[in-house]
Amino acid sequence: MDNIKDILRKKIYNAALGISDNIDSKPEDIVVETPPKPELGDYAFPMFQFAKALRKSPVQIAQEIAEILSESDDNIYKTAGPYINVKIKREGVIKETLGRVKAQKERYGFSDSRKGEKIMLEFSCPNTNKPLHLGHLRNDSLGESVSRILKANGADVRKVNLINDRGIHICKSMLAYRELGNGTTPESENMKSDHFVGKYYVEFTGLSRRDEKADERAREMLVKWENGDTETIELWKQMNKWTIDGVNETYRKTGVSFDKVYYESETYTSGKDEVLKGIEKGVFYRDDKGTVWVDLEDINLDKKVLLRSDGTSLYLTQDLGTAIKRHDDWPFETLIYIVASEQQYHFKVLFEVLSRLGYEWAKNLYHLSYGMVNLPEGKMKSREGTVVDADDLFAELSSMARNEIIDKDRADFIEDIDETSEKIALSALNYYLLSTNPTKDMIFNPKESLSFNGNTGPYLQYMGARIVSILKKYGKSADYENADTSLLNSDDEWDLVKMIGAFSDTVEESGRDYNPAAVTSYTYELAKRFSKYYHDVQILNNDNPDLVEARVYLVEMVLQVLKNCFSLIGIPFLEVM
RNA sequence: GCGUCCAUAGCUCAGCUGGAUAGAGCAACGGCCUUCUAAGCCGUAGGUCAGAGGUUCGAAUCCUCUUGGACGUACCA
Repeated sequence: MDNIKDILRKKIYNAALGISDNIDSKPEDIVVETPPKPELGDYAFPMFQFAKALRKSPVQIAQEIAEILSESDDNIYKTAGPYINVKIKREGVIKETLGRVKAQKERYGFSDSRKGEKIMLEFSCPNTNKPLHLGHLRNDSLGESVSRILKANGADVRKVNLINDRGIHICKSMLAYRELGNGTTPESENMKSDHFVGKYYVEFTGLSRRDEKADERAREMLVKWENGDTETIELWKQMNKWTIDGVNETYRKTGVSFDKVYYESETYTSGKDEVLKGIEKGVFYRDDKGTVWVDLEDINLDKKVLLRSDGTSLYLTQDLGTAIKRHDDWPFETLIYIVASEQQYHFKVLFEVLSRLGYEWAKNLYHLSYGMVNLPEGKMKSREGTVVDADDLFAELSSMARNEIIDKDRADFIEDIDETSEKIALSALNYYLLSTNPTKDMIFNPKESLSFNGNTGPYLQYMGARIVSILKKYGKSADYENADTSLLNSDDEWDLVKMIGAFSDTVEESGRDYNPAAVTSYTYELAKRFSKYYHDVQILNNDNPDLVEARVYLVEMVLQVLKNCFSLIGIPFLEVM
């Protein structure tokens, strides 16, 4: 499935071979770019890379190759110094490109370049003592999007979650509820159940300030939990259910789902056996207090504890066990952990330890580390109450979207205003979170994300809705077979077709880098070009019905590509907004 | 101290494995709604790509150093 760029690469490569067979590079290594001014051509090929092999100046090479290609080809090859600028004979390319979108529909731009590759992604990983916050939203957004992008590259993808449902922090909310809850429930208080639990986690802070024994009681509770004390387990089950029900509700609203959910309470002991095996293998050692260590000082990672002197396990031990269990459950080639950058050190250690234990697949573990989400005022701190709650933010976005709909007098056109508002909110959120490179810390400006103007998710949805509106007015599909695409001879139309043709490159690049930002940029660019086209050209109002037919065809295909983009970056498609 | 990451327009961010004059959005200023949704379109202004070296025909991009910032360096997760 060669696109124009690949075809041109091969042509230039063959022409270079015609000059000399001394070339060791491959056609796909040839650099393609866009000329700085559109009138120069559609694609540009710098000839510097051949200079050494051909022992000629790039300027001379450009001239020779352009000459060779001009003789045998419809495209126009012109040189500008060391560059060959190619002006494509548009007609055939337009017909072929639109035809391909038509044929492949919702698969257009997707490939099988990673066919058969089993990739597991872990993301989200909430605690059961409080609801999700803005950091989780970035995590979930990335997890969903990267999963879809990898699928679009043909991979077999499995999304997994790990619920942190045990530990001292869980006991704190349990204790506060037991002592201050008075038997209230989310229902009796009319609160979303995870927020209800979160309230008691916050109240624990006050409790421990008033009562210095509170921390001790929380620790006692953890011991009881570990010993299977019935009453404690019952309370734990109840509060976990509340939190998980609430979190699932948030997942549902934000379009997040998993193929498999792991619970830390079920896996937290699972690494212990591995550690004991590791001692036998000499990978780990036990000190005189009984603590088990791994020494990674040779690679500058210090010494780490794997089992406490009392025999209990740690975060690292658990993750060790969980990784092995996962590989047993579903033998992946690659496991991607989508976890905040603050845990880079942890994952380096984890991967190294698994590798030393002799697991072949350890070399394919990958920590997709993403930066902190901060507010314009500074860091989010739970103690200072500056954490942005996921549900609150989403509700605020939805309400803003709703107001926008009403202000613009669009309410009468929309069937379900609540549903539409939420879909607009989701696109604003996902687009905002995904358009920044994951490795970077980012500043989330709630006000700006709510504006819906400019380079945003709602803008993209708006373009989609306008296309639908045109197509509805036209009343029927284009006659794909007979449409005369040669009538699409304006530069705006050509720009759209070129853009459509480049989509598969974006999907592949984005998958290779685990970075949805490539797709968000592409989508915006495509929408913007359509917007200009829409503004400049009356698509349906033209004396020539054949031209209208061809344009409708083009616009339908632009819509298809937009939809395909949307599906990769969590933007709900709206017929009307 | 050591490790990892980051630094591009007033603000928030793009910039593909190095390639021609560094791009968007917001904010500012100026145009455009009897015509397919103005959540829009067009234009003006705004940059020593933190700084200094180096590699290269060519560096925002790769390497080194410096400065500034974030995170980590727990028998927490």
